[in-house]
Amino acid sequence: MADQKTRKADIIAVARAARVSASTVSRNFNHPDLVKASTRKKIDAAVRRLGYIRNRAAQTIHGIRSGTVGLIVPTVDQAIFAELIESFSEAIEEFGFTILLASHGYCLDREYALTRKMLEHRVDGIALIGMDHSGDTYELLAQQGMPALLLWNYAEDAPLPCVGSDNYLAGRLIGKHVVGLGHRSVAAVFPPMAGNDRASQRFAAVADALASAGCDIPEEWRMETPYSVAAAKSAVEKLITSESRPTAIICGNDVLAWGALHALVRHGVRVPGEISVTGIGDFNGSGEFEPSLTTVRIPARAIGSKAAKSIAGVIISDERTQASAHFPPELIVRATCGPAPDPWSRRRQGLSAGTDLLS
Amino acid sequence: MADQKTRKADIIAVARAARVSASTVSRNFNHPDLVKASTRKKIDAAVRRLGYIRNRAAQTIHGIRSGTVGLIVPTVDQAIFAELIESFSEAIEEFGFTILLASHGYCLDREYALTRKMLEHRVDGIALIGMDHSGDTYELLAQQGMPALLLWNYAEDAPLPCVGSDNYLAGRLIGKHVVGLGHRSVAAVFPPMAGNDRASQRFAAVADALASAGCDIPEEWRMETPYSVAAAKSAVEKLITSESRPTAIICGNDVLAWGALHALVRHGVRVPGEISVTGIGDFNGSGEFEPSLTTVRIPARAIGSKAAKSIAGVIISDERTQASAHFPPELIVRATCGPAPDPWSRRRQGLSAGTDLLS
DNA sequence: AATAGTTTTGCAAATGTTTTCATTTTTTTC
DNA sequence: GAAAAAAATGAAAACATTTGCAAAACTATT
Repeated sequence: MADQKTRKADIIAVARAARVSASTVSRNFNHPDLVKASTRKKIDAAVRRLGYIRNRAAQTIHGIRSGTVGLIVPTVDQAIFAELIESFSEAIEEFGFTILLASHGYCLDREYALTRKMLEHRVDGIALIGMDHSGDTYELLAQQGMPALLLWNYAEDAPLPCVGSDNYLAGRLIGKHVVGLGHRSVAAVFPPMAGNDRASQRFAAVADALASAGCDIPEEWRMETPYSVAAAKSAVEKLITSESRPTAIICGNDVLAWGALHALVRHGVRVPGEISVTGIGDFNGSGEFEPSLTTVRIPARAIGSKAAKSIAGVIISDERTQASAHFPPELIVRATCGPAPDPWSRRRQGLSAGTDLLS
Repeated sequence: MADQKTRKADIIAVARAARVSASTVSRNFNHPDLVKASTRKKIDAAVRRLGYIRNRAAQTIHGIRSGTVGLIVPTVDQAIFAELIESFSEAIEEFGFTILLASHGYCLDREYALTRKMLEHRVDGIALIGMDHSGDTYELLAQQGMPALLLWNYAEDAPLPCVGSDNYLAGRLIGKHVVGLGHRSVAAVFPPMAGNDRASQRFAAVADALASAGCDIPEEWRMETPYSVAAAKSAVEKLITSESRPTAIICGNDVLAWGALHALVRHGVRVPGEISVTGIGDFNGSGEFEPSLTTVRIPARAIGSKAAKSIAGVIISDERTQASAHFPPELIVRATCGPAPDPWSRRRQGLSAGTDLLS
């Protein structure tokens, strides 16, 4: 077996085997048109025979790009990020880059550490999720002159170029829709907002939309639950078995909405007859739910793939002007959110009409 | 600003700034106990002042580990792989490794190319999903002496160490359960089996379990659908609006089962009264579904984290004996799968009793 | 204060490539 | 068939580190 000699197959071993110099072997890889056809053959044969594999680390220290892009996410384990990662990865691969992936679990200090690590690995660019990052992280990126991109969120005044959706807008879209259907007793089920600017912007927008209709979300109807169907379901079960019920439940994202829907089905509450439900995200499957979920679409795939193109562009063409891109969220009206039941019929059902009548 | 000089901050610049030699700076990072406290201070200060970041590429060419592990998956965009990736990433990070991630979209040739690329990047180890890989890939890994691991699946006779569940067993578990409840008219909704050994093993097992009860899945009840709620839903809608109906639908995974469930709800079919449904995987949310899904649990998180530990162990301690680990699948009986309705009552409902009566 | 022992440090070689420049080989042109 | 031009190749420096070895600087011991 040639395998034995293989252990150290470097470019010099190949050169020796092909009876040429290392330079020629190198050229054969990087500028094949500069080497004679017959030599090319010899070299290719030697490469195959020795099982030689180029060492990108050795290239990288010449200032040649490493061919990697760092992607730092809060967590992979979320329907929506998975879609984002997939499309980003697919698109960035077309440019020959490979992803260096890390997740920080919503901890900004860990995010900083991970960013540093990516820098040590000499990634050619870095993408972060959202705009909420520690000052140190921003500083580090700037100081190292690293092409960087904020993914998923969009804001005009972002400290770095960003590709994503305006989450405040998304929240407003759904808030106005709910209000427009006459709902005044509204509950909110949201993921923890700490270190999660998406969630907090959405919530703020929903609250604002309600406020402009003269109502607000009472404290006991603001549920902050972990990101999971199970958590949302039990939160909503608690909600609807209590004294007074809202006429609508606005969820911070579709997964939580699924949980809410299951809770309502379980307790025989008609949706949207008695209670309406909305999500945000339009995840895979939300349209097929029975009843299908009214939500706001945030085009994860489009964002991921545009972001990849954008950052690859900066890396490859060295242009310093990286443009942001906004993918506006879009209201998707489906079946889970209908007009608020009029207080009359609600009273007949023996239900409280909600705080709006009391205040 | 020091930023200007920073552009090229290498170890020599730091050495100069701290008035020591490059060797000392290097030692300061790698064997801090070998350098005098006062010198350490000077160096640390210089490092901070210049914003120096170590270059792992330069270390790597000394045979020092790159600190990266390749993870090659068919797709990220699947509830279950996301969970796997997350736990793998979390666990491997504890050992100081970073993940180099790539997805091949169920194309084994692309998988080979990606493996090569990882090798170029000098990853310290590689994990692949499943056991279905091209011969070239296996050969490459062996020839390069790369620590490698098969993730997700388990088989005694695997060509590489593996950490995962026996998917045939998973299929048999659910098949026997369904048969045990008296079902003889069974449909199957599975993802495409090409290049997906998990799916095909599960299907084979289900078919075998049915066969051992003397029945089989008729051609027109074998639905192969893309991996999505939408596809499964429409497949099942077609299924139940046709002439004869099965009494149970066995789905290749939970996502497809969700789709099936939605289809049945939509058409007012009682689950499990009229038709039972099962999944495989026990994804997040399956237990909260209404009715809650009977399925087979495959412990993604446990697998991911064990795999990470296993491969990190091989890399770090250079032991050549990497043990496989089996996480047996576990039947989770919930609410979607009940006893088969007896033909009598079914006939009263004006439904076909299914092929079992005809054959 | 001299010696031996210990702790720190620096020098230089090594790592696996790429690239510039010079040299050699081949081809073209007259 | 010689000169000129073009194409192909090789030698050596460069890239950012680490490390073995030897020299230098301290400490402890007498």
